[in-house]
Amino acid sequence: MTSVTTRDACGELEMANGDFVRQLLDRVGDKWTVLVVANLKQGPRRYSGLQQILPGISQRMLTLTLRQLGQDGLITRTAYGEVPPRVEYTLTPLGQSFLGIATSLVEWASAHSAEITRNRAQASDDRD
Amino acid sequence: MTSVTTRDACGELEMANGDFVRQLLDRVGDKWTVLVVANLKQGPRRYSGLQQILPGISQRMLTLTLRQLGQDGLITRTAYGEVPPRVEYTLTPLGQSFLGIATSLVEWASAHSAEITRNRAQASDDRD
DNA sequence: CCGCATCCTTCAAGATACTG
DNA sequence: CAGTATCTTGAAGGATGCGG
Repeated sequence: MTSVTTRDACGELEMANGDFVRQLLDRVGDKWTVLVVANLKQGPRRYSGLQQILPGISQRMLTLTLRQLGQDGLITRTAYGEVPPRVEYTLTPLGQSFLGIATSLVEWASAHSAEITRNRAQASDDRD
Repeated sequence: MTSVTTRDACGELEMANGDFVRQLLDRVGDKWTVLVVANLKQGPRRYSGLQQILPGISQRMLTLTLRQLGQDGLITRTAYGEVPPRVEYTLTPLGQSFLGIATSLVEWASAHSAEITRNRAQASDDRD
């Protein structure tokens, strides 16, 4: 315990690094981060490759997402000095680690989707 | 495999139930869901109790968050016919399961916060 | 005490056009 | 090919006042 402003108003989840937790949650929640990381699972990909594979991402969002992932050290950017230009993005070990927890989230969602659907139907029945 | 529109453009993460995955990711990313669930960990809580404990949540957001969690079946709402009114919210087993993955996210964030901070510092150095 | 309804602000993300 | 630079918008979230 290295004495970081331990304002624990919130169970144990926000013990320390409340800001980091918030940031990670935001990343997970934003529209493209998880999908981009997922598509780097099987190896390096080029900018245009990602753009083709991701359903309807704009250049702007792809660039922003990649930049952020790069700054956080989840991916590396490699530009080859060629004409025409070629840039590849690759998961770092940290990125693969992130992909791990993201995957567990996705698996949880899949595992419980039926149950949640039932619950929602039930709720709307009760309303009537 | 029960034949759900398997549009897999996105690695394996979006195989089926792409919508559910998206929804879960959104929930995780929104501002209060995870915190509310976290604060129900140690037992039932009242509306006003949650409001006191959560740092700066508005009534509106608390109500919306609780309602959504209720519809999805992650929490139950119990109103006691008393004066003054008393309402308790409790995690369901499904909710506890959700808390499990949320906790693993938080732990990942804590475990790698230092590394990510270093990466960001490095990135801003390289920029100069 | 426990909410609902309304208005308002802010910001993530899309559309579009242009550059090295 | 791999971005950057603006403009715009939709929805999330905050503030506030009222109702059962």
